[in-house]
Amino acid sequence: MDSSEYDLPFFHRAGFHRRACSVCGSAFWTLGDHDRCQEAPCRDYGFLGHPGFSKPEGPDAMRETFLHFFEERGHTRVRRYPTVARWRNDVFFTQASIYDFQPWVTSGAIPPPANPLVISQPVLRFIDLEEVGRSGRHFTLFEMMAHHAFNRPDHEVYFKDRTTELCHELLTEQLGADPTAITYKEEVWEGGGNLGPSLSVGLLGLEVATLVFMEYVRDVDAVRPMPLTVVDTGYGLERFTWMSQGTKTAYEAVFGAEYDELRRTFPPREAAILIDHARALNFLLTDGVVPSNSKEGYFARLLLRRSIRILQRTPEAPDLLAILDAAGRAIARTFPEVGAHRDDLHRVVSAEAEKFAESIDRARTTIRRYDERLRATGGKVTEEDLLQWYDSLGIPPDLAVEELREPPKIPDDFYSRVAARHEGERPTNEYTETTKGLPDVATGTPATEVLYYLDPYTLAFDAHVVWTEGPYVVLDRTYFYPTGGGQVTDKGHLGDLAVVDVERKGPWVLHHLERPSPFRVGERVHGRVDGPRRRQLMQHHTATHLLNGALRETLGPHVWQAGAYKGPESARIDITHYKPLSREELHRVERRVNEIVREDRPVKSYFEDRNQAEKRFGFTLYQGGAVPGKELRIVEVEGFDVEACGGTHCTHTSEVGAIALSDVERIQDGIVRLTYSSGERALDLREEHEEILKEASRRLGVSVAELPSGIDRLLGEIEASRKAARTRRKEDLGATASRLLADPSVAETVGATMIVTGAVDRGRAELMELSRLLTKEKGRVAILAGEEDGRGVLFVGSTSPAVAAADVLRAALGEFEGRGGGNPASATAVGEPGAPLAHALDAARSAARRAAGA
RNA sequence: GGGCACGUAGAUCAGCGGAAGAUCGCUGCUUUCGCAAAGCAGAGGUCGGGGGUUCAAAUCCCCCCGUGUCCA
Repeated sequence: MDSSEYDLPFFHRAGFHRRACSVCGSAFWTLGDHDRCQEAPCRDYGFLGHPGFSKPEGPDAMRETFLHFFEERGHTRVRRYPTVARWRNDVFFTQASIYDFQPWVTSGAIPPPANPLVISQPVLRFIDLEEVGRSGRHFTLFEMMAHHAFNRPDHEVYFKDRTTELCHELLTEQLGADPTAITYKEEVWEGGGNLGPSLSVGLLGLEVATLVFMEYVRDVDAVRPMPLTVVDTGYGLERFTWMSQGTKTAYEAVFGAEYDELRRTFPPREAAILIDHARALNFLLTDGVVPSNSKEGYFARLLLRRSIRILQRTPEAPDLLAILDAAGRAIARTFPEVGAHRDDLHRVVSAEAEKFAESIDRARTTIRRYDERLRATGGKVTEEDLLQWYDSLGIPPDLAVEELREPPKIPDDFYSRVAARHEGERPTNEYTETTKGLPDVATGTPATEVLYYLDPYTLAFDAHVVWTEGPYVVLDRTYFYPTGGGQVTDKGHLGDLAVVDVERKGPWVLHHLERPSPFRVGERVHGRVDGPRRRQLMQHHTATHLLNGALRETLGPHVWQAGAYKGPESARIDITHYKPLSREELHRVERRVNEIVREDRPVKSYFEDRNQAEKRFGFTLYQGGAVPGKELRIVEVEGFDVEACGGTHCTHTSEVGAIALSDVERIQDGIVRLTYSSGERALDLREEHEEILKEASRRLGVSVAELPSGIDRLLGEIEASRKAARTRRKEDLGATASRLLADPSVAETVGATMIVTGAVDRGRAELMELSRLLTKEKGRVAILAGEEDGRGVLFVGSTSPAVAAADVLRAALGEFEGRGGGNPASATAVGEPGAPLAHALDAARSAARRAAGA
């Protein structure tokens, strides 16, 4: 990055000078006389015991100070976004305030909710998990305070100069930091294909803020300026609070009384971990994460299980729920939604605690058994075993050590060795462009006016072609709904040509025709949307909202939509839930949702200012994933369910007709999928099921009502006949056995051994059974010849200690080109097709006689 | 999303190429006025499903399904 990028007029106006850090070598700007930048590790903390700000403040006051400062300077305050970044598929969590506005706002597709804006966004960074409680300043969840400005060529808000000036004014005039104590270090920021200069703000050894200026796009071969530049700042609320108080660690300053309370029972590190995790969990669970074994759920599980282990190791430890509640109450002062559903949160946490207890129980028996076996063989449990147990069974190493008689030492680098085991695994979580494969629409093409939003019933319309290429057509206005929000595309016709697909790209709707477009730009075309298809899609979409509402009502507010699909045949919704749905719960959901259908409630779709809508309806609006615009399209089922949604909906619930659940499955830990249909399809489905029932009852010859008992009877009969067949075969074999034993030409006694030699017309499995019967008593040898698939089979069974079956068999192999083997108790061989067994039997008998000591 | 482990009797698991096992639970008998307990006897298994290798597969290989767990 060219050094002129950092040469701001503000620095010159205010009298800054540029230096190079004698430790890290980076260039920085300062008013003071520093030979190094004022951040760790280049210098030590200088504020412990000597706060760097003039007034000590807790996090609530500090946040308010920050937000208010920027509000007074023309910024609009924006509420936090969820900590789970459902609107992105490349990350699980909101890891910075700018994530709220990626990709749509930063790409220019959608205007920001306000410009400039100020926000305090709770963000999660699991990278720092191991550092929590150790460094004194790391958190898994922290609040990133930020002011953002989005500059378009025609509308410049502010950029580097003003940003830096605001930051400096905040630190010095508002918070009372010594102006000469601050350094602005020059850095380069790069991420998501964008890059730009950034300034890292150091004060008394602490990096308190980063000012990032997204300015360029990195292409394959070059760096180009972005059409839209973005001011992306990040001020750590926790660090500001800490700076203002100068306590020993950030935890004391940030968590105050809750931390002190835990310190009465726990050492500093454990106390910090517990309160940090409790805070992160409150946000995660409130925002709809259910603990599970993959994706975002795993992080919730990790935090919970880490906390539980600490509590288990500590005598007289407080209850986990009590710690969560204390943290939750503190958060709720600012974010009331976090405190709103304690009971439900308790249920989710308790369910997870139970699962963990079960897992630990299993672990204990596994370890004990393994230990015993090893002790019997003189082996010892190794470090490698500990790693393997943790990785594949989830056994914490400290727990394993508790259970073992001679435990190995837990290696200091245990967790990095676990990580090493996972090296080379390539997660495929790349951000996938949904508009991939679509052609680029010429810049300057007017945006498509989308008419389906407010009027889903009009299906025929006239419009003008504003752009076209190959089979793609963009119109100035359209009623065609493009694939999106889980609802599949409309179909229909433009003129005489079929529309096979409709997709949205930025501000345009692209109609994909069956053939290259014959239309010219400016031409007027007539559009017709396939009515029955659209109607079914609408019914399925509205049904999805109703079901989501009914599920939340029935199962609890931890239920969030984790995915959905609305097709013309059926629809499905994936919800977060911590256990399988019982039949009774399903029944209740289905009844409730159809009750709502019958009540014929109005379904209203309208646009509303984002902040206002959030205030009225809360965070659960974002079931399908937040669209970060200034205005939200709200779909409101009166008195029942409200969601931000771009889909086409019925205007009254009765239009949905009926909702029939057809399938429920657990698609992954913590996620349940319900499949259903509504309207015509629901009726079709019911008819189909009825037909199946009738057909089944006809075939079984009983009434529909008697089907279950009829099936039971049938199953009973099958079982009985199977048993009878088995008994008959046994009797048969028993008779054969008696016959053989009674025949002096086949049964002979040699010393203490009785040898039975015979040929029967049976296969391998039956020879074995027969041998079993013949050698029930000790000291017997059975040599049996049979046939299977045209090949001779020779079976030898022995309960005589003197006669080894395998030896006997081996002596006979050559006589019938047999291949096989066995052990002292039993041996089998199969010969080539057509090879006679007579000689083999003789050979085997001779061998058995010899072994028996004749 | 990926790695690893695990699916065997109603339950918990052992067996890891040669004749499907243990413990608890269940049924019956003995003992008892009866119960518990004990002893004896017995029932209960397509060894998750499907392919392959082999004379022979619960066991080895491949694919699927399910569960657990770790990592992102």
